[in-house]
Amino acid sequence: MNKGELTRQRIIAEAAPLFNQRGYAGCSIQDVMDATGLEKGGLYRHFTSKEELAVEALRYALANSTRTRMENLEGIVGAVERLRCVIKRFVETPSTMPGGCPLMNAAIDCDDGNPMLRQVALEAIQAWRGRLVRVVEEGIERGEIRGEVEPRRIANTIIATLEGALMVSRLEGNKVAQEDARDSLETVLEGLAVR
Amino acid sequence: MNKGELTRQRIIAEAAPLFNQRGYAGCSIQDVMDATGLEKGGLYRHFTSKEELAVEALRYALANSTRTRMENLEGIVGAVERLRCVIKRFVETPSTMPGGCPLMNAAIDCDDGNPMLRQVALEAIQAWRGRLVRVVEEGIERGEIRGEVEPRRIANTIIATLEGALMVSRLEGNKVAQEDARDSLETVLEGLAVR
DNA sequence: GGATAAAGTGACCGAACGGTCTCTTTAAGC
DNA sequence: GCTTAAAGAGACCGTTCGGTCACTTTATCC
Repeated sequence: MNKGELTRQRIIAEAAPLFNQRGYAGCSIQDVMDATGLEKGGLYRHFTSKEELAVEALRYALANSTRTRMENLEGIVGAVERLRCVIKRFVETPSTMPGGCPLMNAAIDCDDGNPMLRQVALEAIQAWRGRLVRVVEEGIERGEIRGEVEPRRIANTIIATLEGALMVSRLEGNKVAQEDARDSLETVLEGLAVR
Repeated sequence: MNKGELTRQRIIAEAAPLFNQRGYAGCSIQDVMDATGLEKGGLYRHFTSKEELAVEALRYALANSTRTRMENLEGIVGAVERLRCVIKRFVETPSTMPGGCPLMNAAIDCDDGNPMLRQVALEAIQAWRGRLVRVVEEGIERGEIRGEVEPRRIANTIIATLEGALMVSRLEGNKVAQEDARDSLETVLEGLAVR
């Protein structure tokens, strides 16, 4: 990788937490300049606009959090156990990206505006749900999960509960809401298994 | 109410949806001027700063959404039925305040910044949970809900799931996530009742 | 209805905004 | 090591930002 591309990647990596913490409107080019040590001309050589930079930063942040959430899941045996692991990780593992979940932040930040950011967030949520749906479907195929269970409903419930609980936890400054959510989701999971 | 106070209230009411949709940094004084038809001097007669205006607007938006969510609950008999009604309303009743749930928007908007807005959001979430906790506690006292149930856990779960699902639904532009969340919460509620 | 206080106007302030462009510095290919 | 293209610096652009203030207009009260 040549120097230009290297710098570009560094800018994205250093801008991502800023946009994630402050939002699109709340993070200025000056903030990115301060964080990267680059001057304005140096930045705009790699990105045509603030929006393009924000989109790349969001992609980076989303990839980052998705990785820590979903990696090494193949090692866990059993669909229910996999879902349990996803929930456990989400609650216990502190995000590497400062500012909370990039998906939720972006969703709230742009739900009435910026179509580009919106699209990226939309794809991310669909990808995440898709993976959870697959886990449930495989569980049904293997006879671990009851056939009447709707995979999409379970996936949406897990995502919604985890994300909502994270919002509450971050606001309150403790993990109580997240732990409560985990406990309730455990109960939901127990209801999935074949008796 | 004299003219000054009347104008102040009007400004708050018209600024609230703007801040709710665009966030604190994303909503300018010019936006509020356009919405209210007032000039800058007219606005700053009633508020010392943008922050004070935003705080009042948030209070207004929160009071607004809380009212539509929790009013007339006394008429419903049975704790579980009351919780069911809360969930049903949240999913079915479109928010009167454009831009989604003010609580979630504010929580995400200010979780890494503005302490004033943060405090208002924090109080709102605690008040909301307090009411749900009370409903569960009363249900236990009356023998409708099992004694082992933790009221706080149920309240946190309902809030987290509803808020998270709303986020997903708004991003996707349909109510699927909210309906899935409602169905799952129904199952959770069924598990509360005394057999 | 006239006096007086309250409400609203709009020009103005310095700072910060996103973005451009010329020029210097540095890396890359031979 | 020299050439040339890529990378970065930083002054500058017009606009918008939050906020102030002297002044005009409008309610309010006797």
